[in-house]
Amino acid sequence: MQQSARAICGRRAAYVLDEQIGFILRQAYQRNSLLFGELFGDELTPTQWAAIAKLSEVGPCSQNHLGRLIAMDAATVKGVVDRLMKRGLVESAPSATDRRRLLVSLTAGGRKAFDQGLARAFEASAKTLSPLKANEQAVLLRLLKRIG
Amino acid sequence: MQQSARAICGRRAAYVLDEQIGFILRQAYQRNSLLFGELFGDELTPTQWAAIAKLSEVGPCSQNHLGRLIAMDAATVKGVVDRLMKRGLVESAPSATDRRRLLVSLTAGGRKAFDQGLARAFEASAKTLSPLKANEQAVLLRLLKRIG
DNA sequence: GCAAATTAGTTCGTGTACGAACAAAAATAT
DNA sequence: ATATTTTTGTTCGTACACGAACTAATTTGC
Repeated sequence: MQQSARAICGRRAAYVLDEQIGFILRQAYQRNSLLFGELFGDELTPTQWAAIAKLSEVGPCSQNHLGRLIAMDAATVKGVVDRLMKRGLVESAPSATDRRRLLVSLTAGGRKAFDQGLARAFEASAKTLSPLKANEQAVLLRLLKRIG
Repeated sequence: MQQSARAICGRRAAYVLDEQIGFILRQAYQRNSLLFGELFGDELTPTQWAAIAKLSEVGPCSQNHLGRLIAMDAATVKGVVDRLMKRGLVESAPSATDRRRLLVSLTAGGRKAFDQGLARAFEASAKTLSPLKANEQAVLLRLLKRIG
C-alpha cells in the first residue's frame, strides 16, 4: 500500500540527489574503499582482495567462473587476474578437460597474502560499519543483500 | 556490549566474502548503475546525471566545489565536466572575481536534459529499492547515509 | 553426426575513480 | 608588504567496470 511522495505531500516531490539510493551507495562504497586503502596501502585493492579471498574460499576455478563469483564481467576479471599474476599471487593454466578454460589458482605467495591480509580485511569491514550499532549493522547487511 | 564472532561461536570466524560490507556495497551499486543504464541508454551515466542534478539544485558553481558536492575528486570531476561540455549540456567560464576558478553551469540543453531525465532518475531509484517494502527502504537509506 | 547455439576468453573503446606532482592565483600571517 | 600556506585546476599513471565485437572450443538439438 505504498503511496507516492506526490500523494503524501500533495505536490511533485523534489529530486534531491543526496536522498537517492545510487548516490548514497556510491559514497558508502567510496568510504569503504578508502578505509581498505588505508589498511592495505598499495599491496592490494578491494577488487584484488575479493579475487584472492574467493579463490581461497572455493579453490582453483576458471577465470570467467571466478568473475561470476565476485560479480565482475569477463573483461574486468581478466585485468584483475593479469595484475595478480604479474605480482605472483595467482597463476593460471589451461584446463586439461576443456581447452577454452583457464584454471586460475592461488600461488604460495597468494595464500600468504591472504593469511596476512585477513585481519586487515576484517578491520576494513568493521571500520566501515563502525558508525552503526551491532544490530543496525546486521539490519543494513540484510537489506543491502536484498537489493544487490 | 558487542561480542566478537569468536566469542559467540567459540572459534575464529571464517572470512566469507559475500558477508563483507564492501563486497555487498559494490554489488548494490552495480545493480543501481545497471538499472540506470537501462533507463538512460547512452544518454547519461549515473555520474553525469549527478553533476547535472546538483547543478540544477544549486546553480552555477566552481568545478572543484561541484566535485565536493557530488563526492568526486578534482581529477574525476574534470573528466565528467569535459564530457558534459562536449555534449553541450554544461558550459564553463572563468570567474570574474577569482581567476583560478571555472564557473560551471547548465546550458539550455542541460536544463532540458534534467527535465527529461527526472522521471527516469526517480524510476531508477525506485527500481533499485523495489525488493524492499517502503519502511525497509527508509531504514536502508537512513543507515547507509550514516556510513557514507 | 552435424549444424546451431552457447560458453570461455580476448581486445578495444569509453567512462569513472583517485593519488601524485605541478602551476597559477588567492588568502594568511607576521 | 612580503613570505608562507592554501586553494583551484591540470596532467599523468594506474585500476576498476562494462558493452561490443571477435575467435576458439564445447554443448545442444535434431
